[in-house]
Amino acid sequence: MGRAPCCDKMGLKKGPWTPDEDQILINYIRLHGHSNWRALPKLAGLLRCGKSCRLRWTNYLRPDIKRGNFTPEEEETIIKLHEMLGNRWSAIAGKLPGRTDNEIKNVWHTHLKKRLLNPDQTSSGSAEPARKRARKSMASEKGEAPKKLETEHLNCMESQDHNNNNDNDNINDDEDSGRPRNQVKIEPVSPQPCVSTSEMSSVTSTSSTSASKNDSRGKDMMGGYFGDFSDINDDFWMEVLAIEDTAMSSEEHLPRCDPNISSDHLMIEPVLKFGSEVDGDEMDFFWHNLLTRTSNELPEFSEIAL
DNA sequence: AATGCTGCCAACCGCGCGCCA
DNA sequence: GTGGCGCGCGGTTGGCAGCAT
Repeated sequence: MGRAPCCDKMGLKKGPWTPDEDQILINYIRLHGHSNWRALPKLAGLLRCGKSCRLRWTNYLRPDIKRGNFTPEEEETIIKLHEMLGNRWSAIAGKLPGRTDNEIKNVWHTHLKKRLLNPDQTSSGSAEPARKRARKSMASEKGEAPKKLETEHLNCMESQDHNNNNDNDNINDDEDSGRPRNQVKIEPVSPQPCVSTSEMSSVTSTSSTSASKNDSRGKDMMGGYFGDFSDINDDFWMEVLAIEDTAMSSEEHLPRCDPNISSDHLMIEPVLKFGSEVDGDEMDFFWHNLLTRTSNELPEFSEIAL
């Protein structure tokens, strides 16, 4: 079987996503879903290959992605599942709603593998190098974000405006290709709500997330899109999602729980009927709820909600 | 203050699988 | 049954941030 090339690479952009691109992708998926990734970039007016769009969406833009430090329970779960499943990251991610395979893979390679090699390091706390942990906690204690992200925030707030009105005519950052990430123009950012890897069908809420993930990065990236979200915790997201959930009926949306995994970082998976199985109205309904709810709590958000 | 080093993570790459004509 | 196509997965890498020297 011949393999079709991933995409026509000519003229397609690579590298970090800009907030503009993110917004275009979000808006498009909001309205049309993502039944065909290959065609999506063209239809949405993105100079990316479908694969890149899919990756960006599943790993970063999905509204149900849970960001932040992994809790000790989550880490234990990953370790156990890895013992059982090996490097089947997507399968592991399926058991940790809100976490993506990519994220889990990264955590495994950066923390957990080392911890297993060096059993002295026990909890998630010690899994992370002291140096880095110190820096994170400092940032969150001070309520400040890393510099780069502050810049992103501003840029994003800017870009948000002109993105709202025309989804498709602001992709002229082609010239950005090849620019080192750090050379500020518009830097990539991402919203930080929570969800599961597979098919965005699950929603997680763990208060542990907010606890461990005062992670300045997560917080700030949210701000990148929507303003300062520091006041929004996971309860907020759960509420939003709960609203969505109640709008849908019964059984198929009942939480799916994995008995093997402790309840506190588990896995309530109200199926959001998102993504490919979602029709435009449901999608809109979700976003409408999300945005309007947010705008109640944060006035800045109302602009977007409209 | 400057430079080097390390850790981390977003994104890319290539392959395998499943679906469909 | 075969081949084309698209998607998803796992491995790898580029480059930034922050710490150490």
